[in-house]
Amino acid sequence: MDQPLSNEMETRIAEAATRVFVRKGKAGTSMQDVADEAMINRTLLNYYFRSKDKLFDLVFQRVFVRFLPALANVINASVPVEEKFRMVIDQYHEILEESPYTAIFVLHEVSTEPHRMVQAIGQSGIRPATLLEEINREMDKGRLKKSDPRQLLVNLLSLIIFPFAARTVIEGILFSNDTEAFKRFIDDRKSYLKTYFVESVKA
Amino acid sequence: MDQPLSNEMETRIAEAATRVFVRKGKAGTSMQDVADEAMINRTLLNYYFRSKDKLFDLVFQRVFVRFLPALANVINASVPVEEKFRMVIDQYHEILEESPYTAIFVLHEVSTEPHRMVQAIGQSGIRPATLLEEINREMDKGRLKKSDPRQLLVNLLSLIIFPFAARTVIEGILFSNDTEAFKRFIDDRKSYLKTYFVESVKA
DNA sequence: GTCTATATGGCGATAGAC
DNA sequence: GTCTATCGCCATATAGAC
Repeated sequence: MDQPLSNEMETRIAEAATRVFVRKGKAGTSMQDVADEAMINRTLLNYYFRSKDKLFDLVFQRVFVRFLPALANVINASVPVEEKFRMVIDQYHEILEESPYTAIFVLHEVSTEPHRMVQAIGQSGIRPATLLEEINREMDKGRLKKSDPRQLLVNLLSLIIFPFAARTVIEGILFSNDTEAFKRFIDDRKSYLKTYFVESVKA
Repeated sequence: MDQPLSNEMETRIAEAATRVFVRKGKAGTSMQDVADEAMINRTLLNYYFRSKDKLFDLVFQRVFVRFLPALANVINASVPVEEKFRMVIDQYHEILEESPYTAIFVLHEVSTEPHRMVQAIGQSGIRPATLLEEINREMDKGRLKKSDPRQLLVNLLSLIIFPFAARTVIEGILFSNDTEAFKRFIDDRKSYLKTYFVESVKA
C-alpha cells in the first residue's frame, strides 16, 4: 500500500518534470534529470510517458494554462476597469513570486517552437478581445486616456512580467546579486505599479 | 586567393554561430547546426574553436555587448533627462527590430547560467548608478515625479524590451500570427512610448 | 510496475592523411 | 587549412527478467 498508484506516480513525475523543465528548458533537460528529480528509475519515465516530447507537452500545457485564469477571471469580473488592472497585477505577482522562472520558460519555449502557441491558445478559450473592448469603451467615455488599447494592455503585461523574466540581469546590475534586495524590490513594485500604472492611464 | 583567410573564416563562423545560437539557444544547438549554417565541415569548427563552450562564450559576449552602448552613450550625453529616455527607446528599438530574438536569447541563457552575468558586466564597464543618480536629482528638483529611480528605470526597460521577448505570444494572441501587423504595432509603439512614457514620469 | 541490460543513434572532440 | 575516419560518451527508447 506504500507503492504509489498509477495516478499518484503520474502526478509525481509531472511535478518533478515541471520543476526541471522550467529551470533548465526543454533542450537543456535530459530524461535522467527528470528521473533524478522524481527519485525514480529512468526507465519508469518511458513506462508512464512514452517519450520526452509527450512529457514535455504535458508540462508546457500545465505551466501555460496557469497564466490564463489570471486574465480570464479578471475579464469577467463586475468591477471598474482600474480595479481590473489592480487585480491583474496581484494575480500575476502571486503566480510569478511563487515560481519566478515560469515567465522566461514560457517565452523561450514558445519562441523556439511557435506552434505551441496555436494549440495552447486554442485549448485555453482566452478572449483578450473582451478586455480590449472594455478598455476601448472606457476611453470613449473619457475615463481612460485615449490610445490604442492594445498598447495599454501590452504596457500592463510588460511592467508586470519583464522584471521576473529579466530577474538575473536586474539582480546582477541593480542589486549586486543580493537576492533578498531583489525580492524587496519586487514586493515594493507590486503596490508601486497599482498606483503608478493606474494613475498613468486615467484621463 | 578565394580561400578565406583565418580571420575571415573566424568572422564567418562567429556570424553563423550567432544566428543559430540566438535562434535556438545554446542547449538546442549542435555543432553540426553551426557548421551547416556556416557552410563548412563540422571538423573545421573544432579547428577554429576548440569547443562548443568557447564558441558560445564568444557569441554571447558579442550579443550582450551590443546592448550596452545603447545605455552607455545615453548616460554620458549632455541632454535633458526626458531626451535621454527618448534616446534609449530609439536605440533599443533599432537593435531589437534588426534582431528580434536577441532579447529572449540573452534572458534565457543568463537565467540558466547566471555566472555569465558577472563576467559580462565586469567586461562592459556599465554604470547604471550614474543614470539612477541623475534621475534622482531630477526628482529632487521636481522635474520628475518622485519615486524609486530603480522602479522608473525598470519600467522603461520593461516597456521597451518585453514586447520583443514576448513576440510570439503577442503576435499569436493579439494579431492572429500576422507578422506584418505585429511589425506595424511595434513601429507605432516606438513613438507611442516616447510620448506616453515621458508624459507619465514628468512631475 | 519496476528493475537490469542493451540497442541505436547523435553528439563533441581528435587523429591523421593530404 | 581542410578533409575523412573514428573514438568515446551520453541521450532516448525498448526488451525482457522478476
